[in-house]
Amino acid sequence: MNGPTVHDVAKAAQVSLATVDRVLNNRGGVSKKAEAKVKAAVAQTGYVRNLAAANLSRRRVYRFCFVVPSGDTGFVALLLAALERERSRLVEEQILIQIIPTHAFDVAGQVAALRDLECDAVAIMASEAPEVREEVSRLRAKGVRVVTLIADLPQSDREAYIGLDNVAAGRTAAEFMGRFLGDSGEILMIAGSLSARDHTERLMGFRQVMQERFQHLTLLPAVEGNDDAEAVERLVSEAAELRPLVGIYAIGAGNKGLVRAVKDAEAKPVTIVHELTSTSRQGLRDGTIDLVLDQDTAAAVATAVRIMRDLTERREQSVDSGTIRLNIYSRENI
Amino acid sequence: MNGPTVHDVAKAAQVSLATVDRVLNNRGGVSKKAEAKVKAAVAQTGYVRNLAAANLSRRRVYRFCFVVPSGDTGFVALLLAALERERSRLVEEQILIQIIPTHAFDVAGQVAALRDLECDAVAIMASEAPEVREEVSRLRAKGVRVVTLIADLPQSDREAYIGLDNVAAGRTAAEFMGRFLGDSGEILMIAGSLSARDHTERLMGFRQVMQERFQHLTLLPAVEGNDDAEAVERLVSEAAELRPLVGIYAIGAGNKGLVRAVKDAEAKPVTIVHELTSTSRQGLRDGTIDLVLDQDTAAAVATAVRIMRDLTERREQSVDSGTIRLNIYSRENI
DNA sequence: AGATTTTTGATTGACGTACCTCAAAATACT
DNA sequence: AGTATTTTGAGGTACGTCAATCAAAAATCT
Repeated sequence: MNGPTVHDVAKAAQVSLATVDRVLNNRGGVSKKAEAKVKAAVAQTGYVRNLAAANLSRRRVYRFCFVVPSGDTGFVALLLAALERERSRLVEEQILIQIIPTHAFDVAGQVAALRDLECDAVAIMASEAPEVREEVSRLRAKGVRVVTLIADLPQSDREAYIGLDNVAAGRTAAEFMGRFLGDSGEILMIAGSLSARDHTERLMGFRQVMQERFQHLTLLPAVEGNDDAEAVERLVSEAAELRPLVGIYAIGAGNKGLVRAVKDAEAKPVTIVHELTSTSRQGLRDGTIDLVLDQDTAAAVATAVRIMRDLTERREQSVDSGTIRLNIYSRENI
Repeated sequence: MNGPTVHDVAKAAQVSLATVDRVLNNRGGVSKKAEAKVKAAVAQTGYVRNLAAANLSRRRVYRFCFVVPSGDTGFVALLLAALERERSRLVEEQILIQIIPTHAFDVAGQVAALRDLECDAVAIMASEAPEVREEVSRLRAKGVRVVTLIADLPQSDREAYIGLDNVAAGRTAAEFMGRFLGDSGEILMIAGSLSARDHTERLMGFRQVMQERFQHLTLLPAVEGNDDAEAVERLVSEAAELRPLVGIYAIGAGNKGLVRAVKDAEAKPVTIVHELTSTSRQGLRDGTIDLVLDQDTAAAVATAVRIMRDLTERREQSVDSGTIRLNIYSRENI
């Protein structure tokens, strides 16, 4: 009924249990002949290690940290909620998740959070600053596995990035914008910050496709909304007063302000935003927002945990990529 | 370092290990007072059962069957591939997955496959026929947990459905079709079979939104392609010869034929199809297909396994729904 | 050949939970 | 009161793997 165990393998290979163990957990000190015999026996019996027993025996407890910006609205709130949900599920599997909140643009605070971290692996969502990169290197040197989450830190010693392909996201936004808009007109792009890599990458992708395929549409210079609703509202209103906008691509947070501004506008522009929050969901429903590009926070957290466990378990790099699927939401499929 | 165990709970509750065990696994025969003490101790110590140890101890082996149509191309091939991938991953967790291939419209064969199934739970993708529903009831009576996959069996004793909300899928298709098409014109809808519920539901959703929001577009009567490339090609070519088509919504399989026909058409219609296969992916790339609505096979399999385990583990019904997210693919985000 | 090193076998004790038995204690009933 | 019933305690075994020890055997070297 039950699958073969190490004992069965030992019997089949005609070696002792100890030798099987040495081969299976490559502890060394085994002749090539014996190793071959064991491997053949494994193949022949179809032995697969019982994960439950293995975990139990080595009483492995995985300690993972998530260093992420705090916040009680918008995307980070969703991310934190997903983390909390995942956390309670993972306790049973002996995976302990610690959430270390930081502030969005506070580099010093982020560095401090990374200092003296006691865990097997960290997932970091932080600013792209040299100080942070340095801290990543220190962690790696201490043997902590490091991945980045949502916002990547290229040129750093991080071992994986879990998040969107932001260029592709921007390209996708442009494609739908172009297809929704038959006539020519002017499009406003609002980023949160023009020095945040994920935002500039989205902008870049958006510009690329607009230039390649939709040259009848004109792109206004990108503006910075600082992820702030008030600022976004002001920027959009001002832009819409000067000239009719046919489209808006909002890259960062602050969609509450965007929705207000769009509702006040004379002609309703095609509006594409990022992240499915309660605001953007409501916007989709009442028609203010036409499309939401979303990265699934639950998927991001789950993927991060999986990759962190892979990295902690094996020495080698985790094989699978951490690219999160870009979810596209319209009025009909929320 | 490590979390509290049952021993710690017993100590904290000042009862014996046996009593703790009786409460935790509700074996009965425990006074209310003792039960309260144990529960308080659990809360106080923060005890969480060690899943690995539990599984090991009860040497639980989950045996799950997947009864699905065979096929080496298109969607079912993707599904089978996803199943194979998942299977090898799950062996370590003592979850054995058996795949029982049937033929797409062969009700007798499907019934035969369901007969005398030896497992804890089955996931079924089969025809909506009374004979199949009956077989589901028999399985349930035997204590086998039953879920449906991709194609639901409403009015049956199945306990969960894992797959798309097909009405919403149709509605989404219509929304994008409408937004992509500014001018009026005629739209062709090709289903695989008009007696397959998933297909008719998609049609229904599509029709709803077209009527609600895009009345300038005309829907031709839906035709049946029987999931066959040759038939689909013929139908599309014939329809396109009679009148210019501005849009095509292909609901079933046979996209190879669709792509050929669209390439031959004089004016390129907006083409929306289901399922991301190599054909539809290629169609997106070369511009023949404008949008692909996809249900992620990997997600479907993973969700099915999770729900089946939930059902097998607990007596109660699994809480979480099996609705699979509808993925939208365009040229830029494949 | 003898000495040294490498390889092997046999055995043991965790890990934390599930599940079982048997007797003792506490409670309820007549 | 005594008897019947329920509740509790104590203890043990098993699950399959990991990790370690120690001695025996085999292979290698001088």
